[in-house]
Amino acid sequence: MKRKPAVTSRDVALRAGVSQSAVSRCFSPEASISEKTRLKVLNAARELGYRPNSIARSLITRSSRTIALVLSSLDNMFYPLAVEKASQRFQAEGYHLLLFVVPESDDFPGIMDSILQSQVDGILMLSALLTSSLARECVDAGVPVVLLNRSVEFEGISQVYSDNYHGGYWAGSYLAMSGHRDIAFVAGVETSSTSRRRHEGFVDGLAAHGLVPYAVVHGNYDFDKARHETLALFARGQGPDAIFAASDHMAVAVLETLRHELRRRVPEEVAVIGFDDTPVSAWPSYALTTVRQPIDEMIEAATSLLIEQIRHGAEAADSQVLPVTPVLRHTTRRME
Amino acid sequence: MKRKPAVTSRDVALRAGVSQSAVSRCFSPEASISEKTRLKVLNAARELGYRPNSIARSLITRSSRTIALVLSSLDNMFYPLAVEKASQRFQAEGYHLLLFVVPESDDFPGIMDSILQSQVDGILMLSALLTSSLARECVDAGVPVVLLNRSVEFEGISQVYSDNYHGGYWAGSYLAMSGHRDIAFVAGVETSSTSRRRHEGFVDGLAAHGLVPYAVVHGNYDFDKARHETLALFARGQGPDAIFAASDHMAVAVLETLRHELRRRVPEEVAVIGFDDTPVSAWPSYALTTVRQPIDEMIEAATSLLIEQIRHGAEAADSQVLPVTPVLRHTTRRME
DNA sequence: ATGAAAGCGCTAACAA
DNA sequence: TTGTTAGCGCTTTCAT
Repeated sequence: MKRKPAVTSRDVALRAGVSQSAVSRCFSPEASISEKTRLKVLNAARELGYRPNSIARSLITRSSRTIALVLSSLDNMFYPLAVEKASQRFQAEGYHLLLFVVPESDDFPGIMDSILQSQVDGILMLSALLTSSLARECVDAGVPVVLLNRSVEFEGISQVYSDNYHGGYWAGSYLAMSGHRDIAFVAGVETSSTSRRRHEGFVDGLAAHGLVPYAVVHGNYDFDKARHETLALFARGQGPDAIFAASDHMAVAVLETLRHELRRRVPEEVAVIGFDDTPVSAWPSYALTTVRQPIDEMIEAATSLLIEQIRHGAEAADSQVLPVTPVLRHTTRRME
Repeated sequence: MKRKPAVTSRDVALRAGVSQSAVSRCFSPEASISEKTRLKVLNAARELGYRPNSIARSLITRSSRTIALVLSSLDNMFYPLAVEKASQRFQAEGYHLLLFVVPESDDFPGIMDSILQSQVDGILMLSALLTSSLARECVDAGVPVVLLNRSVEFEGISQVYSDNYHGGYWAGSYLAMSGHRDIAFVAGVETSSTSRRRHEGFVDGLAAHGLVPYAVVHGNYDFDKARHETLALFARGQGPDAIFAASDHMAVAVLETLRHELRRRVPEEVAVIGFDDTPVSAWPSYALTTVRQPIDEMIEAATSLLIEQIRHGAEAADSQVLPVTPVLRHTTRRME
C-alpha cells in the first residue's frame, strides 16, 4: 500500500540551504520571497522531483479544493454533457472533481457519509437522491450543496433548474393546437420533481384547450422502460395520436418503437415531443421536436453558485430558474 | 474558505472519557478494542456528529484511496459507459474517483502535475495524451497507471485493450467478401494507437482479398468531422461502396450523411461498419453492423490490474488484450 | 485493551 | 524577507 517515501519540502529545504517554510512559500503564489531564494528552491525542487503534497496542504487549510459531483446514471446524454462542462469549469477554478455515480437503488445515506468524510468543499447534485435529512447533514457539516434540476424540501440549499413547468405546458398546448386529441405523457421517475413539474405543465397546457391526457405512463428515464410503456399504450384501443416524453432519451425510444415495432408514421399518425435537446435529437433520422434545456447555462449557474457559496458561506445560497426553448423539428406536424 | 471547526476524534475522546487513540481504533476495522469502549465511543461520536477526517488519515497512511480517471471527452457513449462501470468497481473496492476531462488541446503536462500532486493511488487513462516522459514521471512518483485502449512506448505501465487489429481485419475482409470493391476508412485521431491498429487490420483484411482502401479520411472520433469527411468522400467521382468507421459514433455520422444528405441507400448502395457496439448502434433506425468491444470486461480488467498494482507494486504491471466480436446488423449486406 | 507520545507534510503566526 | 515554532486530525508504535 505504501509507496516509496516521497520528496518533502524538508528535503528541498536541506538541499537548497533554506528553511522549510521558505520552500512552502515558494509554492504559494501570494507569499513574499526574494527572487534569489526562489530560484535556489525551484532548482532544488526540480532536481529532487519535488511536488507539494496537497493532502497535507488540505489538512491545514481545511479545504481540499475538491467538489463532489453526484449523479445516478450516465446513459442519458444530458449527464455526460453536464459532467464535461462542469469538469471544465471546476478545473478552471482550480477545483478537482470527485465523481459519484449512485444508482437509485444504492445505499444513499452510506454514500453521503463517504462524500462528507472525503472533505469535499462542495457538492453538486444531479441526482434525485438527496432527502431532506441528508441535506440537513450537509448544512450541519458546513458543506455547500447545489442541486441541479432537483429539489428538496429544505432551505439553505441552492437550486438551479430549468423551467420544467413551462416546457411541459408548451408541449401540451402545442400538441393540442396542432389538432391532436389523444395525447399521452411518458413520465420520468415518479419521485423526480423535474418529471412532476413537466407533467403538471403538460396537464395544464392540455387543459387550456379543454383536453385531459389520454394516458400517463412511467418510463423512469429509461430507454427500455419507455419502449415497453409505448407498446403498452397501443396494446388496446387506438392508442394516442401524440406522445410527450419527459426526456429525449425516452422520446427516441418512443420513436423507435412507434416506427419499427408499431409501424406508425411519425408525425403523420403519431406526433412526438421530447425534452432536453441533447445532440441525438438533432440527428436527421430522428429530427425530434423537443424542449431545449440550456445545459451549459445551467451548469454555469450551478458551478458559480457553488463556488460563490464556498467562498462566502451559506448566506450565498440562492436559486435560479432558467428558461427553456421549444425546438421545432419533424416529429410534430406544422400547426395548421 | 474555512468552515466551522469540525468535530475531531479528540472531542469524541473527551466526551466518551477515553483516549483519542481509542476513538481512532474504533474506526479502523482491524484494531482491537473492547465492546464496552466501542459503545461509549460510538455513542459520543453520534451525539457529536463525528466523522473521521479522511484527509488526515490519508496524510499518515500515505494513501488517499482515490483513483484518477482521465479522459478527453464524453461525447462518444463508449466513455460514459466506461466511467459508469469504473465508478461502480472502484466504489465497491473503497476507492474514490477523481475525474479529469482533458481536451486534447489542453496543457496536458500541467494536468499531469495536478494529478500527481493530488496524491491519487493510481491512474486509469482513457485518454491518448500520456507521453512517455509523463509516463516516466508517474512511475518515478510510484503511481500505478493503467492505460485503456491506449499505448505508450514505455514499460512498467499496464495496458488493457481490445483486439483492434483483428476488428479492423474482420471489417475489411467482411466487406471485401460481401462483394464491395471501393472501401473507405474513416479513421479516428491520427495519433491514436487504437485507430492505427484498426486501420492496419483493415488494410490487411482488404489485402487478403487483393484490395487496397478506396480512401482513408480522418474523422478524429468527432461527429461533425466524420460528417464532413463523408461528404468529401463523395464530392468527386462515385464515392466508395462501403465505409468502415473507427467508432460507432462516427459511423452514425456517416450513416446520417449518407442517407439524408447524399441520398444513398444503406446497405444497398453503400455499406457501413462501425466499431464499439455502443447502445445507439442497436437502435432500429441504425441497426449498425459493428465490431463489439467488451467494454465491461475491459473496465473490469483495467480496474483489477490497477488495484492489484496499488496493492503489490510495479511488478504487478501487466497487459491484457481482449477479443472483439463482429455484430451483424443491417448496414451491411448478407454475404452472397 | 488502553493511553501517551511521536509524527505524516504542510501552512501560518510570530520573531528576528 | 526569512527562520522558528506550533499545530491541522489522524494512525501507529510503545509502554502499561
